[in-house]
Amino acid sequence: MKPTIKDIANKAGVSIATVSYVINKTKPISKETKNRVERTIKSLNYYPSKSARSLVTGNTGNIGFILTDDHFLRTEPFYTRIFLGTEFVARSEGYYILLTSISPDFNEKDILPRFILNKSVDGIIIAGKIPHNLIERISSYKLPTVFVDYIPPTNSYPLVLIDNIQGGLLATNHLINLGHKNIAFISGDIDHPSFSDRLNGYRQALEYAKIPIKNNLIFTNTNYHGRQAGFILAKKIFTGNKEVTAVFAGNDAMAIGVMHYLNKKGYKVPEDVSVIGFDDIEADLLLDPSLSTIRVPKIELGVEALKLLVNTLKNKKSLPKKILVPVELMIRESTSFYKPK
Amino acid sequence: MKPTIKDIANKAGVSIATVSYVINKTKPISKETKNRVERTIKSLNYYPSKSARSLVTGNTGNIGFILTDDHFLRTEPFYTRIFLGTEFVARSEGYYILLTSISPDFNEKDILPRFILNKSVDGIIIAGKIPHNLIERISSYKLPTVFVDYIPPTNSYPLVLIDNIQGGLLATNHLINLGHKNIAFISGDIDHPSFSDRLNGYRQALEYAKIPIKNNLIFTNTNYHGRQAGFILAKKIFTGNKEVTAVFAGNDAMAIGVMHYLNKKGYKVPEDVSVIGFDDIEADLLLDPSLSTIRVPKIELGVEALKLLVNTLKNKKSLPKKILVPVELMIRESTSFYKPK
DNA sequence: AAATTTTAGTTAAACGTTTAACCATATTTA
DNA sequence: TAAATATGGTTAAACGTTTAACTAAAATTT
Repeated sequence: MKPTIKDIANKAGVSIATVSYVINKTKPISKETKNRVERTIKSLNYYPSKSARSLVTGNTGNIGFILTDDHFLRTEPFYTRIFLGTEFVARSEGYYILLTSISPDFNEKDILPRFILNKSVDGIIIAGKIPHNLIERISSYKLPTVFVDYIPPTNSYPLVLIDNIQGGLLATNHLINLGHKNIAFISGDIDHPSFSDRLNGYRQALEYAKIPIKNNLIFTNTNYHGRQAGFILAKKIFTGNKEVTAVFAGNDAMAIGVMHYLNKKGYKVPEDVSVIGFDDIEADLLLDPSLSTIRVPKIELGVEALKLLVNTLKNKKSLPKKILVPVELMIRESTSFYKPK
Repeated sequence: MKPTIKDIANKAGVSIATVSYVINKTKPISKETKNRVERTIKSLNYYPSKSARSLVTGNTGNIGFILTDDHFLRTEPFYTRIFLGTEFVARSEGYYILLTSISPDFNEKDILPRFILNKSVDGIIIAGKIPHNLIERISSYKLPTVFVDYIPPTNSYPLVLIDNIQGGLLATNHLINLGHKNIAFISGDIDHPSFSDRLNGYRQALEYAKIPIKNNLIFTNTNYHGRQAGFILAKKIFTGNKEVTAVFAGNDAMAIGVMHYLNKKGYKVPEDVSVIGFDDIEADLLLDPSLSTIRVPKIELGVEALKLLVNTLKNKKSLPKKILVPVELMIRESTSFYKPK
């Protein structure tokens, strides 16, 4: 049978309180008894019961991770990698992550995640966009919460975000440095802060390089942001404007759509047109040519989020903080020097 | 403050035992009091404390999920999708999954996953290959365990496996039906049961179709099984043998390597050569042409594993069982009719 | 009608910790 | 030297459940 604190106390000839104090280092204990207790703990292979501990302290040692079903099921491992990041830190900090996904159209009648209702988490990570009413209902439980890759309407939460502006700048600068002047930008719904920030980066880079910004090279009028949308927008670009030699797509999926279009129409990438994406969905090695892109350090996002949360948990309070995780330019095969025709 | 069972008992005018019996339906209670109790539970928004419950019952309501670091970090969402599958069932069955990854060269001195040591799981899912010594050490804890996508050395465990032979058959039959006769097979280390089973399927299909099996069309002499290995083996195939019009690759990554080679050498896929893979890594839509393959239902694997485990947990015992999850032929763009040159 | 069984409920112990309150003994301070 | 403080430990209550053992009343059997 699994040994309890009582077994340790008996064998070591002390009270269970003493054992507890030794384990938690929460009261001074003489070196002698401390050693004795520690030895018997080792010898009996004793580990404290988590439930008993939780019951009395009120802490669970668990952290909840919430995201929507569609993000949960996404093929590209974006949110799963954020999850991995949290998992790593959680493990080293002695926490477990309880993951749950919820419907993107979570409504008043839906039931809250179980781990909130029966208080089996000490804090919450929310990854990606989730319904407002859920945020409100969760907030009434007063659990420390950190948002990753999403800015909630109530801006009093700690946030961990991608530096999208910087990413837009890096991507555009890369193309400019290669000699391109007619650079198209495409993205999905521009109301999404990720896309608008990436576009801002694009604008800043052009301004800085003193290249005029042409609005007819900016395509953001779609609600979709997948491969197909990229394909369609590429068609618009290249039927309307013969000058474009480079495309900066708001994400990799769209960039791939652009490449498919170009391939179909006989354009060579990167010889005729350079293409750069955003995200680094890590499928790049499957592509031929491989895709230059802005790498978003997904695991890092998770790591930072969990660090922030654990910090709050241990210090009992911490100011709302915003962490901007830097991105990185990945130069691969889909971008190259501008060659005049 | 969070209400306790005592609050419910007081407000409903019964003993706490009665409340417990109502909640757990573990003793007959009159309809009248049952209703009263249930109403006050609702009205106070009461949920039983998990720790208190665990402490007395000895059950945790958690299930451990173990895989190796390399599988955990793999870009293609293979094991993460298995995890998702377990998560879905777990949630609906009232369990939480505690995930942990371990080093692929876990040794005697390494410490076991925390959730095993402090008994915070009721059962374990092991996904993919893990070190033998870990299996042995875990087994001493007598926790119900289910293996997914891996056959452990001690074959007394419930297993959930992919039907690889069937997959090999389906893939090869597909090519045969398209009129191909010179079909190459490539894979990584043939000692891995997945690959050898897929090869067996290949053999069976050819035999059945009365097509002679040529050993010089079978390439399994590599320890690697990635895109690069596919590329290299393709080179071997197409420099040595001009008759080959179709390739069955043991996994998608290798199939993609083959396609890259063919593309580079000016062969057209599928016009000149048909290529089929195995796994369905779901990145297929990024490929042009998209890859025909054998779809492995990853989520399903997780679902079945967890169902098996929960079953064992609830019935306290269940015979070691082996579940073979069927695969599915996905016909996409990389395979087409054989055309004589 | 008496004896037995069933039903519906209560009481109290137990699960394995943490921690406030207490108590010696040894050490320091005045 | 007496009083105050520090050190190292113990005792016992508390956390919120489940459940075995018990009881009283109602229903059934003989």
